[in-house]
Amino acid sequence: MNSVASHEGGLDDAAPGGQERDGETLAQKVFLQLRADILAGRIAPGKSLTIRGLAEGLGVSAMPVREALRRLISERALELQDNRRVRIPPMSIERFEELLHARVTLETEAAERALPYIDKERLAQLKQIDRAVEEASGRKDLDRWMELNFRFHSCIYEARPHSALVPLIESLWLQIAPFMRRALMEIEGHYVEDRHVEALAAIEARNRMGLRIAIEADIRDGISHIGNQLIESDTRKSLVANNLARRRITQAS
Amino acid sequence: MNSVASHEGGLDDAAPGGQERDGETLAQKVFLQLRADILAGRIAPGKSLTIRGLAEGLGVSAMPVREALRRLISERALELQDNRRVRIPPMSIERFEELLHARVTLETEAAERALPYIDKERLAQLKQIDRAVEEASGRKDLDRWMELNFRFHSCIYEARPHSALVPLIESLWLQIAPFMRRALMEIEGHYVEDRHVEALAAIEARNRMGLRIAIEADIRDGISHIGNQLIESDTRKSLVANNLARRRITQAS
DNA sequence: GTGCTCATATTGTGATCACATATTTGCGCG
DNA sequence: CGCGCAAATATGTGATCACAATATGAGCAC
Repeated sequence: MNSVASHEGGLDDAAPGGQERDGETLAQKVFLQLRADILAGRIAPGKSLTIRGLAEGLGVSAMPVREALRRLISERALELQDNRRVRIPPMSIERFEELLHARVTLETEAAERALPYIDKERLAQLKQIDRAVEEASGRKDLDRWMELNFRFHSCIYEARPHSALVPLIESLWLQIAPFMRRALMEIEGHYVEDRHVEALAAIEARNRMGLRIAIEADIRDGISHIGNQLIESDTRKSLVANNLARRRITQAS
Repeated sequence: MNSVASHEGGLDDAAPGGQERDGETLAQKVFLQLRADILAGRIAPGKSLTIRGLAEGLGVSAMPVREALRRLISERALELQDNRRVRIPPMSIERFEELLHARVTLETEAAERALPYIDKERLAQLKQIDRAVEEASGRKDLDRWMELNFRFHSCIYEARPHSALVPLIESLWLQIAPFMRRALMEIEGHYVEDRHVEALAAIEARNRMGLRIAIEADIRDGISHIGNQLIESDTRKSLVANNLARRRITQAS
């Protein structure tokens, strides 16, 4: 029941023909839905997504799903295998560390460049988001925690107008999020030191280097050191799953 | 005649039904074709691209063009306007400087991290590409020059396996290339100091900071100082074009 | 002439169909 | 019972059609 788009109702309305104009295009809705599923880690890595399957689950035709999948593929959130099938890219230690380093490089720079544009209003907004993060952390609500954590970071970087780094950072989050979610899920305590307060203090003090350090610490802490073991855990589980599947087939025959 | 896909033949073969399997999908071909057109600056900024128009020009149906456009949009090479129409995003001074800074941030880091992986063979390949760059520069072949310059940079960054920065850098090139091409076209001398030799020297000396400096200089030199005037030039031309169009319409009526 | 309104054309979006490939299932032979 | 091989199903890709919205251009009022 962890499957995506398992609900029948699908995306609200479904006029039989023509176009949707209430908000945006259907393809956009499907894209956002799948994107949220990925960011929240609701799609198991290795699970292959089929166009028709998702379309039926969401109550739409294949066309919007195709466009959404294509878009997610080009943002590297999904991977197009040789079979032409789509899946969440499997994580490897090398890829994980590359993504982490890329996040540090881009986000520290984006934060420093955004700092002069963070006004009182945005600072208040940041504090509000941080309170919500704390609250979600207390409730151990991982979905909400990840969403709010992303919002907190975005809210900093987006302060600078015309930023070219923000879309790139989003792509990195999409790539690393499914894995992070699983990582945090496995870690019992899920104890992540709150580096947000350091970041907020640096912002108030207009301390550029302090902000960089806080952001880097926030990215690295609690994640990097659990990377290896979890990837190994994932690999082991994959093998087990394969064996189970194979056995099941064998038994059925 | 600068229009894209103006040739009738289109993309080689066109079996009436079913799939293409010689190399890749038709959508992929269309994507690569449009991507090359954008990188080479063959599409004028502000020109709105229509699905049916491109499809007819390339000799394919609308479907592959739709997917290619979607992909280019999500890589920020194209922009989806409110009208649902697609165009090359107009350049502004702010956006240009943001893109330039992002390129410096990502490419210096990518270069330094790739440095340990550049072996003798790759170094030889780099020198070969640089010679070709020089040759294209001598022939004032802008298309070839831009393509080879991109190849030179990519060849450095791709030395490191699993790099997460490379796709992001490609996105930045796609965004800045149409404008760069026009910039180089307008500058009479097109005299760009060859920073490639500095980069090559730094690579041979395994000088990380030297490589960073060479890459940053290569990105900034000859481009940044012409940014402002060219953007103004573009804006002016746009206004003139609009006035002309308006006048033409007025005359016709 | 200028501005507005309405008819026509163009275009994007979504659905459906056709076909080739990939995958799974079923069957027969060892 | 295990192992190929063929039929059957599932799936991705591309083409075409229908429809709504926008853009375009003609016609009319002032």
